[in-house]
Amino acid sequence: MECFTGLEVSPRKVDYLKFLLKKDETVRTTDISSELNVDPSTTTKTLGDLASHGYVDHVPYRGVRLTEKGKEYAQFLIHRHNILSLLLTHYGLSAEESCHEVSRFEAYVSKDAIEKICASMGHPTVSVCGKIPHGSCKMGEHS
Amino acid sequence: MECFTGLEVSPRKVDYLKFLLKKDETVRTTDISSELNVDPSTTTKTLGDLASHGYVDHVPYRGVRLTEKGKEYAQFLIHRHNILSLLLTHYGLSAEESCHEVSRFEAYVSKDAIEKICASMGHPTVSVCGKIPHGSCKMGEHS
DNA sequence: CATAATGTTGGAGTGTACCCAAATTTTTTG
DNA sequence: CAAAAAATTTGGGTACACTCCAACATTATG
Repeated sequence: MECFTGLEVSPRKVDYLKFLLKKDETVRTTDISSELNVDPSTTTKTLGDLASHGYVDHVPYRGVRLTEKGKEYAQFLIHRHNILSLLLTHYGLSAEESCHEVSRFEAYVSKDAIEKICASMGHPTVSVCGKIPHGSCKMGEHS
Repeated sequence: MECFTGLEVSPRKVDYLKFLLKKDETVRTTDISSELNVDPSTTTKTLGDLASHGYVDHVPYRGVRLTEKGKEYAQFLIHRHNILSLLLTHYGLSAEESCHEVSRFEAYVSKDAIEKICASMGHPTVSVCGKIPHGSCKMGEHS
């Protein structure tokens, strides 16, 4: 699979996908809505969009979950976020600032670039090296 | 002055402002349109928008030019582009790739972050250090 | 000064993102 | 287990960014 550029999902949808991966199970519309601070109807519509592109399986009134494709994609999204955040912490930004800054533009950085940056950094085990504490990269903080 | 976050201008408008600074004189609608590959009417409308925010002075049928505020802002835009491009070249991306990649997300990187990155890099004289050849950062290539 | 070139207006379309009110479905509970 | 409560979806709108086309206005030029 893994045939994507990393630019196929809009900024906001990235948030949905990341949240869904974090939950790793069937999630309810309300959970997403309160996490992302949007009206439930907005969530329903966005979910329909993600579903139409094969990222999630959405059973009306019952819940959503990532498809295999969605899971793979979401993993890339998290990885991209982590790599970019780590990168910025090397340039004088705190973990929090990096995380916040990155969440604003990450959706526009290609998988290609991320792979090169990641390789150049020696494929850091970001969430293990401690450079980007989990706590500072929790989702939902970037609203 | 310099009281801006760097996030006030949308991606596309950044292109207009950068082009206007490059020209550094009264520019015609057609010049902009052919540079950015958009219909002249699109240019006219975008110019109206930039003018309403004080970045340019637009005299209908006669031309546009940056205001002092616009010039200052555009200088930041160029600086941001250069700093970010330079940064990416440090991570395995070629000058061309960096330039192209950066043009996709630069509009979402704050002045604050740029200042920190720039300081952390020792305030490089980007266009002089040769790391980002002028030729590879010409505007209009990012379409 | 008439025609060509240039520029602007008005109208319209796409895509993203969002909300509200009303209708529907599921869940709870008396 | 039916009625009320909670959750979800639909339908209808708003708003912003960006864009094009056709028609109209202005400016430049032969």
